[in-house]
Amino acid sequence: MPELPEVETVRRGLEPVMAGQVIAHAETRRPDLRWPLPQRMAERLTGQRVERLRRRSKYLLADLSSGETLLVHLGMSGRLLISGAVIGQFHHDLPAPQKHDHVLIDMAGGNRVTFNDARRFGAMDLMATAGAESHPLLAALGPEPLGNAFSEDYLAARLRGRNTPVKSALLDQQIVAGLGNIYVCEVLYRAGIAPDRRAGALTADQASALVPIIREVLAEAIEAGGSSLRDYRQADGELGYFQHSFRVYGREGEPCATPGCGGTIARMVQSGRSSFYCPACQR
DNA sequence: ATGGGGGCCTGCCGGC
DNA sequence: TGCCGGCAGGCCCCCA
Repeated sequence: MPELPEVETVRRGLEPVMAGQVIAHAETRRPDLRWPLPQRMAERLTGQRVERLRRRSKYLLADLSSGETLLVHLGMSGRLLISGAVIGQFHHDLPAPQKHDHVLIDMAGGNRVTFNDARRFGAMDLMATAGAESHPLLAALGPEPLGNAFSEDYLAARLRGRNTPVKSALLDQQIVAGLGNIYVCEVLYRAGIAPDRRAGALTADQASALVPIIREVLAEAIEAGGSSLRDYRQADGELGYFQHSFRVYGREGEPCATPGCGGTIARMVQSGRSSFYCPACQR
């Protein structure tokens, strides 16, 4: 569910609560999410200081004083919630765990971070911080879309010769890491490229043009997430989800927002996923 | 190697 | 009110 901007927003919201703070107590309430939780996870977290909170693609990485790194993936329905004493104005009791609250992390300062995931497509793992990038879930990831390695030449080269639809190519985490169904729809809309165009059929200029558009769409979403965090300071709650208006995603049947276009947003299914697009201005 | 489809889970929503 | 199908923003794995 959460794509790169949502995960980055979660990271920023978690930072003041976790970074530099000691985990006083951790608890797992079931043995597995998508996969089994790592052995003795609660014990390996308890007593450790969180040295740094990082993000790689849609993964959160918490480096611990033990030399291990906690990896968290939210899957489709995973949520992180903060409750406790420091965030917000008032001290109050920790709430009773709710349905699908699978992992509880209590910080020494009194805050609790709760991992809730109804569908359990999420994942957690622990690994040595040294060499964490070669973890099986991270090793094959492509470049960060907001990083320098994601260049116009790079993307054009990766799309060249590919027969797969450009939609599938941009969802391929080995080509670029962090885009999901929503932001790919938004990117292709702004680029004026139909989701079912073959990736290899784009001109070099079209492929190159995707890079700044991807950066722009993600940066705007992260900015919107930052705004939501400022509001979030008011109360306990869920991190990373924010009101964000999409131009095509979920807008089937609505008029195209492009001035003078006059088209109607349509939906097609590609590889079992919905693609929203404007048949008039995306070619 | 590449591309497509199935499967993992639960919840929600609309239609009958 | 209840049941059922369809849908959901991810990712691994298998197969042709």
